[in-house]
Amino acid sequence: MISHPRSEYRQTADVIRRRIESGDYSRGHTLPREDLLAAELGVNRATVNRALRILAAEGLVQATRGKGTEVTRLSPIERAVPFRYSHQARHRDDGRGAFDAEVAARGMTPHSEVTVSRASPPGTVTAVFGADPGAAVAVVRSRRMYADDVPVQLADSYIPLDIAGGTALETGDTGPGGMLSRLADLGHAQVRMSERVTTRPPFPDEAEFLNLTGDHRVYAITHVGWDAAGLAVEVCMHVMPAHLWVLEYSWPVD
Amino acid sequence: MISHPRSEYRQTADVIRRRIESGDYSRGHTLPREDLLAAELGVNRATVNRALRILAAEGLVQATRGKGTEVTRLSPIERAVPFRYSHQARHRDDGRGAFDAEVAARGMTPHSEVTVSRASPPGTVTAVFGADPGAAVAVVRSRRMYADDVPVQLADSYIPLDIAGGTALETGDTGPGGMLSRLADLGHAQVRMSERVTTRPPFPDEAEFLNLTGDHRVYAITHVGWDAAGLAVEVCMHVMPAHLWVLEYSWPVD
DNA sequence: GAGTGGTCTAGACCACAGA
DNA sequence: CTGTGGTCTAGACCACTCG
Repeated sequence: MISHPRSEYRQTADVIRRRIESGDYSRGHTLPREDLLAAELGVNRATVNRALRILAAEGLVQATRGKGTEVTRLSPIERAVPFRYSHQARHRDDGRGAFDAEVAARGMTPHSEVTVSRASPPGTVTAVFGADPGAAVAVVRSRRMYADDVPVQLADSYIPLDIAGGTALETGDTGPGGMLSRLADLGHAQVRMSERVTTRPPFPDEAEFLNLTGDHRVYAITHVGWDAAGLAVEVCMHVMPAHLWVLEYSWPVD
Repeated sequence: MISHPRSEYRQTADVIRRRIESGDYSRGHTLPREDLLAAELGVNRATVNRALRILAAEGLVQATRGKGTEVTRLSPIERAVPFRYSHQARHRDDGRGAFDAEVAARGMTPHSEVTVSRASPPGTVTAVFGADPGAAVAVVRSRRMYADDVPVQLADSYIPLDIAGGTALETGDTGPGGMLSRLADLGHAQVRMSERVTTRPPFPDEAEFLNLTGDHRVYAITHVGWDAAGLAVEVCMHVMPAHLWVLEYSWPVD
């Protein structure tokens, strides 16, 4: 099944996209009503609606029932890995995490909320912890992150209870150097990390928090940190709108 | 704009998805015609069509005008980085590249076609080569890759002409150890690599080759290799259907 | 209550696959 | 030529925002 570039709704999307990119409709501006656009472009409103769905899925606009369709293009945020976990980054500015620096680098104001609890990790996470009996229950650090008050990421960190229980990892603020340093203090310095990147539609709760539709895609990243003993000491599930992020990986050869 | 899970077309998609996952409709099987599904489920054909679009975008089915809608779920292929560029992987089996191993690991048969030419690289690539005057023209190695004859990846490698011109890099087969080893032979051993991962709808030519629609997403990965002198010696643009691949990155801490 | 997008239906016609 | 999905239209009603 091939993309048919000639269909009217695609052409309509192209017209509107060009108007946005040329500045006819600028950031924060509300587009004309769908029926007016339809009349102007000589197509049915359903066609305009379908065209706007494409642009919404690309993150160019955001439609709200009852209000209108607003231009929302944000320049994507860069997430540099493994730099964000490096010693250098951790001590760049104590107390601020990698996320804060990433958002600030884009000229936006970061903000995040942390919730700490204890729970049984989901299956994907227990699979990583393996047979470790101390990980049947984990300390969960859930973060909701914003850039200029726009929600841009969800992250749930799981640390086995027998490692994190009753430690500074169960407090809201993990202090200088963050979780990585606290785990090191506890004798679980991480020597190796991995990330598994996938893309999928958002789950309903994710869609609600991140303000997405089923047409959007999120990066679902499973981040794992291992200590010198080969034990998985932290698993973190990141979920972020794919159109808002660029992932940068860098490594030495061999 | 929130995902409204109650809309009929989403529920219809859920019903059909469940039938696929439960095996009612199995891999390679053709679904009932849209009008029959519509009649069975008590909705309009347009609703079924919209539901099938969702499943197609997820890579679960593939619709072909004139033929029908087929179940096509493939288990995703794992691309392990930086392992695929490591000395170990390069010598695992001489003559077979990382892609071949990745596909074989999924029990499928890899196949690829290479075209070698000379051309001016696109802007995104020249930006990486920077002011390097020897890179105004580059040797381009274009690969089209298949798993069980299904197209699964496009990759265009650019090497500055003053490095690759007239060398083994302009031949179809780069020999044992591949391009990396040939570049090393030429005095440009790579010491550092980076990848920049983004997600977007496919371009028309990509959609045609990879059999995608505008609802699909591809990973667009810019891979760069630097030699000891800090010169970018190879830039490769990978394009692959996002639902067919999982990206695995791994690195030592600090 | 008015404004605006989200969804659904019925009907029609087109484009492409395949006999 | 027939089968099947892709798209478009006209019209309708619903759901949510905001004054």
